[in-house]
Amino acid sequence: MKVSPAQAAAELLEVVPSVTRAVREQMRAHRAADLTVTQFRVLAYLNRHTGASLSDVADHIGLTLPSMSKLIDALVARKLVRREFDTTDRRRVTLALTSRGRVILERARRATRAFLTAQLRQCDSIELETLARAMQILRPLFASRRELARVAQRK
Amino acid sequence: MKVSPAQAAAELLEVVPSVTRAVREQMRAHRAADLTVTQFRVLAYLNRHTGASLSDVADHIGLTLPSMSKLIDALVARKLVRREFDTTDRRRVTLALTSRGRVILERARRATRAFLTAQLRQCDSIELETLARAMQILRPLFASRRELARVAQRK
DNA sequence: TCACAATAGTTTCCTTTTCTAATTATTTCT
DNA sequence: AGAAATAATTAGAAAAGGAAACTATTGTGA
Repeated sequence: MKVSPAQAAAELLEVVPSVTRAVREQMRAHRAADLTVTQFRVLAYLNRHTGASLSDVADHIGLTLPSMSKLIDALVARKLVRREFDTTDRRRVTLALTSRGRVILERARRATRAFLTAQLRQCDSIELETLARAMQILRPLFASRRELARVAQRK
Repeated sequence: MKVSPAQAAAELLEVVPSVTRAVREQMRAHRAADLTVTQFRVLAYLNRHTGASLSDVADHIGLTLPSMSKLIDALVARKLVRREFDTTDRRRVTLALTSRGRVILERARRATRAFLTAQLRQCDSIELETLARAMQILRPLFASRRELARVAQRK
């Protein structure tokens, strides 16, 4: 099977949104911890990147700063996220999950993962490996600019 | 590499949204034919399923009927979609792309595919094949209920 | 066959999400 | 110091999406 980049792109463009749709639908239906998909992704990001700034999160999720600011407002009001001011650069805001936030994230993650896992149980082990490999390939290709910059900086 | 369904699920849950985000961002940035991702998906679906009903589309995209009705309104107003009444069942609405719709879809598709293709050029041919295979695996797992019913019916 | 249930869409109204523009506060650059 | 740049917030408006109620049509069971 010989696949061109264009062909692979077309496939991605067709299949990826349907996965997203299924996940979103599932989260809505089961009200997984009362989180929207976007909120869920924010919590997950903050879990991996404690102390991220508002811009970091906005950039990674793909929202404007004002939108993210309000989204964070809501999460802070629900005591899932802590918002602090950076001591060295007082313009910056530093975000982190509260312990409650970690609990809620874990709960939502379990629910969503359970849904996906159920779907994936139809796959044999070779297919699962293919999927995992594919995700490894995609991951670095679609990291956000800011994230790439961060990784580059670390060197 | 031995992968459990749960592991694969976790990977999917992390990577898929970042692909979606990149595509969405790209479409917004380049104002690809002034289509939102959802509108784009609707056009693509109608291209593949000429004469689909409103419910078909709503179900596939994952919107409620009212929302889809409004979305189609906009596309009809822009003369991208034709809305006709089914002669055998006059409750049903039959949707199809206009020739203008096909042109716009193709333009948007080219732009988005070009973006994805550019990203995927970093992959070697083995990786591309892995990606294509992965999409083949995912496709049937996340098809909508109505679509599954339709496929089952054809037998 | 006729009343009733079911199906397909639409309309109305409301909430939520997200955007743009303007504003504040802070830091960096010259 | 003063100007430009950066980080975040606020204000105001638009857009997306959903629930409920409504219309029109078709199917069904007594």
